[in-house]
Amino acid sequence: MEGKLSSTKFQKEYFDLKKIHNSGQVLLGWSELGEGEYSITSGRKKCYAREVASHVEINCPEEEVGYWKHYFDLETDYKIMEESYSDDTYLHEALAYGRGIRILNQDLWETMVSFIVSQNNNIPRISKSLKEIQGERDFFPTAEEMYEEREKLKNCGLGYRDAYLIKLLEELKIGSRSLCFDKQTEDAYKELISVYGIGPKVANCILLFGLHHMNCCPVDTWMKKVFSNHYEGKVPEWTKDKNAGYYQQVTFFYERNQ
DNA sequence: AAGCAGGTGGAGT
DNA sequence: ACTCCACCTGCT
Repeated sequence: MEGKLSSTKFQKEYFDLKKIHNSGQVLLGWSELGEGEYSITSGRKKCYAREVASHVEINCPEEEVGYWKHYFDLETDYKIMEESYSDDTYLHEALAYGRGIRILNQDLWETMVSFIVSQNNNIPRISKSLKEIQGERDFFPTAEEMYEEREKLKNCGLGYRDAYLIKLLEELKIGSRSLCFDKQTEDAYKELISVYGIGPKVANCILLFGLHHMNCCPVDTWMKKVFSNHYEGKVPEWTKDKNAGYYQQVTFFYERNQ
C-alpha cells in the first residue's frame, strides 16, 4: 500500500452495510469478514468497512476517501428521498424497513458482467460464477483482461451466458462498441439493450447500479410479486418517479425478506 | 424427478 | 408489437 491509511466514520441511520449487501445490487466485490464487517473491492480499489456502535467506519488509503464516499453515494440525502415518497402505505412501510440502503456507484464493467450473468439464474450460482471469473486475482478482471482469457469463461459455470460475455468482449476489443454510456437515460438504455444478452431488465440494472440513473426501475420477478401482492397487479406511480430506483430497491428488499 | 431461479433471443403469429 | 418457448446449470 502507498500513502497513509485513513479511517472515516459516518452516521449509520441512513447507511447500513448489511442491508446494502443484501439488497440485490451487489453481486461481487464484497466479502464478509465478520459480523457487519466487510472487505470491498471496486475496480482497482479496496477498502474495509464495518459497523461500530452508531457509525459505519471506512478504512482505506487517504487519497481514496473521496472515491469511497462516492461509491457509497454519501453525497446524496436519503432522508429527503424517504420523506418525499408519494402517498402510498406500502411504499412507506418498505422505506422504513429498508432504511439504510443506498444505491452504490459501482464499477460499470463489474456491474455489466454481474447482471448479464444474473439473468434467469440464482444468487449462489451467480456468485460462484463471478468468483470463478475473478480466479486468484485481487480484483475483478477488466474487459481487456477478460478478453485475453475469454476461452476460460466456458469453465465458469455460466451456461449459455458465456456466449454473451464473449461476444461483448470481442466487440470491445475491435472497437465496434465502447463502455462509454455518458448520455441521457433513454439513449444509454437503447445502447445497452443493443448488446447481445442484455434485455430490458438487465439494462435497467446497469443504468441504476452502474451508471446511477436513479430514475430507472428494474422490473424482475420480485417486483412483479410486489405489484401483484400490493398493487392489484398494477404498476404503481412511484415507478416513474425521479427516485424510482431507490423505491425499487426498498420494495424489492422488503418483499424478499417477508 | 420435474421445476425453478434477479431474463433474453428468436421464431411464429 | 405481441405471445410462446428453449436455454446452461445447480439446487430442492
